[in-house]
Amino acid sequence: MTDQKDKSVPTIADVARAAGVSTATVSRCLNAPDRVQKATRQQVMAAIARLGYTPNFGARALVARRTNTIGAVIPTMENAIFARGLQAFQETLNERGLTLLVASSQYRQDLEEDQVRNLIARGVDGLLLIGYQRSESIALECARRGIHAIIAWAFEPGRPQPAVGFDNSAAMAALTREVLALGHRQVGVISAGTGSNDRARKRVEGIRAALRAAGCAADSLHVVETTYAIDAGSAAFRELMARTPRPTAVMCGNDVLAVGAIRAARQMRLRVPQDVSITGFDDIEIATVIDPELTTVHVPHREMGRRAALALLEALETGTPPAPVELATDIRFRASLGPPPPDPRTTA
Amino acid sequence: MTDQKDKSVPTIADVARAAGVSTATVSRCLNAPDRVQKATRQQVMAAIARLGYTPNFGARALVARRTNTIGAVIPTMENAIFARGLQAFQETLNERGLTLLVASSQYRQDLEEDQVRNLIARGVDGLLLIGYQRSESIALECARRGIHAIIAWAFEPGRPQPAVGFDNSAAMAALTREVLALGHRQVGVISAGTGSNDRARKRVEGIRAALRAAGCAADSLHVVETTYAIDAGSAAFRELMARTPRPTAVMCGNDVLAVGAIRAARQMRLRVPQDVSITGFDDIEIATVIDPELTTVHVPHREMGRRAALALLEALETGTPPAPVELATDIRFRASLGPPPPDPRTTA
DNA sequence: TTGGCGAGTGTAAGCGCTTACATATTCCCA
DNA sequence: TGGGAATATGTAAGCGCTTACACTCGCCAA
Repeated sequence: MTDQKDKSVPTIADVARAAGVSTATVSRCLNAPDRVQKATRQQVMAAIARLGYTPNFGARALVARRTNTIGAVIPTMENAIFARGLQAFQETLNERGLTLLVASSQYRQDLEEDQVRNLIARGVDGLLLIGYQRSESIALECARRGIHAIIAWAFEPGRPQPAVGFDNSAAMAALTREVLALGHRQVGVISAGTGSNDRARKRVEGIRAALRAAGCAADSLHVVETTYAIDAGSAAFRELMARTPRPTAVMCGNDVLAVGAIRAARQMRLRVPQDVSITGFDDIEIATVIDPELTTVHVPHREMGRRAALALLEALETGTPPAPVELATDIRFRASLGPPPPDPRTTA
Repeated sequence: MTDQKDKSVPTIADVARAAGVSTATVSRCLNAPDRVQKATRQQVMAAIARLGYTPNFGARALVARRTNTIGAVIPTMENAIFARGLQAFQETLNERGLTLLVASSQYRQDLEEDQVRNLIARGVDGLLLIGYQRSESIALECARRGIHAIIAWAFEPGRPQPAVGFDNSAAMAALTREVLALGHRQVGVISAGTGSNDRARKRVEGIRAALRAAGCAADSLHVVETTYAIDAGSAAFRELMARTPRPTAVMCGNDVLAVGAIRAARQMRLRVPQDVSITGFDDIEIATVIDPELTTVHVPHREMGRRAALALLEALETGTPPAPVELATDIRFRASLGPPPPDPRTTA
């Protein structure tokens, strides 16, 4: 089938023949133009253009042992959480002549591992990964091949791995303190599954830590784990509202869940924040589009992407792993967070 | 730097030696396991596992002339428009053992062309492209290499190119008729740049056609072109509201713009739909999260992605380009669309 | 004049893999 | 019991490219 391929895709040998030079000269024109005389080079370039020649990437990678390609494995492309940071990552890479290959793991550790292997087999020179949690065989494999892997969207003090991120636990603890300061004592939490998602786990830990520090009883915290989707956020919110005592504030593991919670509140005719407060995490665009606008933890996505790219670039050049970088987050106070209702109606 | 690479990345020869067989047998274990005896295979597999061997993708592609990889170039990853369809596309591909490589073009034709060439050089077996509009050299190049390219997110009757999409113009015309039926006569439009985006252009054309069919004067249509972003939608909405006569309905080229428009309306203390109606296109998740919920054209994203994958798969197998497929869209009536205000206040 | 040098170019050896073909082994039936 | 088919495995060519090394040539200092 489609055997017209046969002779119509030009190789470097075709170009060499057409230009009356050797394949080495053609190769040099492409990779080190200043090492060939101008007249020769022009002839070669003309032949390349005439034939529509494109170097075969696989062959090139096979011998050059460098692909100028970076791989990234993100949990999902379906929501905007990683989009902006990844965009900045890609832009910075492109400026330096590198290409980005993206794969998604659907928040599944086994799939992430597959995708990483796949990218490595494709010869990526470096890797961007989300969070710390993964089988350690991946790190071993990278080390063996001399591939630098950098972690983003997370930073845990004391961890030696190269990372450009923020302290999920501390950021969420800070937000929790604000919630408590307003007088809330019954706090509900909607989180992504904490089993295989260390960012989600750290965020919940941050909430627990802040509650503990404030002397709140552990049983005043209601946690619902669910998947990262708007509908899931809505369902989880309903579940929390059915509990006794009913939470006066619902803190969500990210903005997507929070938006689902707000929608559910609207459908339940609960006023936000008069009847119940809702908070998010990430500060993606949707946070200022929803009514009421969402109080959330702002994450410097673009800066994170850019700095992760720079760190990786540097690692590639120097051969030494970059030092971890902690980025600051801050809280964006918007309408969805307020004091608890005066009558605490602790029973639904 | 990192020259530990040297002997520590195992090749097929290392595996062969470790298992006491030839490289051909190792290769067969991987590519046609039933052509080697069970005992031999087990030894080979054990050696592979012990050494942590991964076939080098470039070398494999070089000789096999097939990569089992499909490339997709989408305009942007930043918003959710393409996310769901692409996800379905990928899932269907994965089920069949193919890998997806995604690149983004930022809605720029020159970048799209670069990305396509890049993907082709990487040896993709097939391509998913958005919309019809691009330099024809791309089609030529694909034909020469026997690469099947399939168009999605658009379907134009009479066009021969393989496509799985919907009729942007007809869909928008249908929505426009509903707007007109409610009594609106002053219609504003917020569109993405129509210069290099044929879907955006067709949508605006659909609106014009419906207005013309209803006997509306051409000057009752106010079009603002902007970029695909929530903020841009907000700004464009403000601009439209400043015009005289002021539109009673604002039709947006997609949901992202519409959401920006709704936010701007809220900030301007305009009630939607009592003071002004707003419609979208795409029916992404945000449409049911915004308040008021958005009346929009529902696009079967997942089905489109799945069917595009199936069409491509079939093309790969049979070698013949698949016939174009038109998918139906329908209108989701929600709160953002209502009759025009009784007092038309045609002046701001 | 001669030797040496540098610049420009060519020759050819692989990179890691698949696969056509050759070879070895087994098994069945005449 | 022998011949040939069927099965299992090995040998080696070559995919398209880069690059070490060899070669040629013109130039200048000795």
